[in-house]
Amino acid sequence: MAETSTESTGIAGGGDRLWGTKVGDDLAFLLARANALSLARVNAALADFDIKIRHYSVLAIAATDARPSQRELSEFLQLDPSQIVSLVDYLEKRGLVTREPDPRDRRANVVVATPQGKQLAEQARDAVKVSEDHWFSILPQEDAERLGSILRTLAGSNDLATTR
Amino acid sequence: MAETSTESTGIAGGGDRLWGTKVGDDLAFLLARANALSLARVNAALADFDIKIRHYSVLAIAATDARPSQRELSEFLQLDPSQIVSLVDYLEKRGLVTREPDPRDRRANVVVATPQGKQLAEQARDAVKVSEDHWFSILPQEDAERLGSILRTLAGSNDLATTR
DNA sequence: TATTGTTATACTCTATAACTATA
DNA sequence: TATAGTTATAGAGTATAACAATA
Repeated sequence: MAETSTESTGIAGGGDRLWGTKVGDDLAFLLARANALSLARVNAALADFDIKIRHYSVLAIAATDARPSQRELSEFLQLDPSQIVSLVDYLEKRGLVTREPDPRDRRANVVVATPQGKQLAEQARDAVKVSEDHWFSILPQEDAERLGSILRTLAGSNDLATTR
Repeated sequence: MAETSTESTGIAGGGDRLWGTKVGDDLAFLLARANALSLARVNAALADFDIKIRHYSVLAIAATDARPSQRELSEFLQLDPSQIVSLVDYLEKRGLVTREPDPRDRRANVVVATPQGKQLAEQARDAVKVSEDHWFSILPQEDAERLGSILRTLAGSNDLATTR
């Protein structure tokens, strides 16, 4: 008795009742929540490989033929250059990537995946994909595709002009 | 010269070239990026009120007639109970919310907004909405609506069964 | 015995500034 | 003078465990 009008649904917890609140309509809120769930899933899928989402992002790009500099990674991933340093350090220690000097600019390092790095990147990508597909499977196929294109539009709109 | 094949577009930075990478197709990645941009905007909009997104969430719910317990807030906002404590502490010190004892369970506190709290919640909500609308206006109206319903589906799917 | 709110603590993430070597 | 990478450091955010009061 004397429960706060909350029913033990076992999974979603007692906060259900609050979905009726205005906050539940807020796109920023929904985005944050969806992202938190997504993040948890992806990191769980990557745990087997002892990396997290950020390492994975760096590794995945390094595994292409893009040959990104650390600066480019920093800009693309919206991370501080110093964060890239520690990510690359970690991946390099594990023998998954190497830093190669850029012949065109001796200040710059180009980050490239080793064969093992490429292999792990593929495995990790598969694991992430399985996990994601499972989650997004609760959406109609059409919605999943639409979501991608919508997010790409939003994610690509870097006009910070209005933010600052 | 000797630039790393990067063009100074002035805004988006040198990472543009990497959009071609597989990572750019990853829904989790896009979600994370869109969320980061959204977060920056919302927090910027809230800076005038000296609160951040988390305070706002708590305040906005406290400003309804839902009369949530801290536990409910913790579950709904997916934050640790101890985090709710400090958020409520801050809001309470500013006279925006009060902790009222729940007559049905003397262990529990119910968080309710004061009149000033309600007023600030409204102002903050307006500011957030303006900022959001501005951002989402780059989307076709139909997409903005669709995004809301898709995110609601995703955000509501708490079946952590597959995650843990 | 279990739960609510609280405190304390440690760990991760993020942001900033300063330094070096190159440009 | 400006830029790429690095280092150090401090702050914010997050997670965990333990405790008192109550159920």
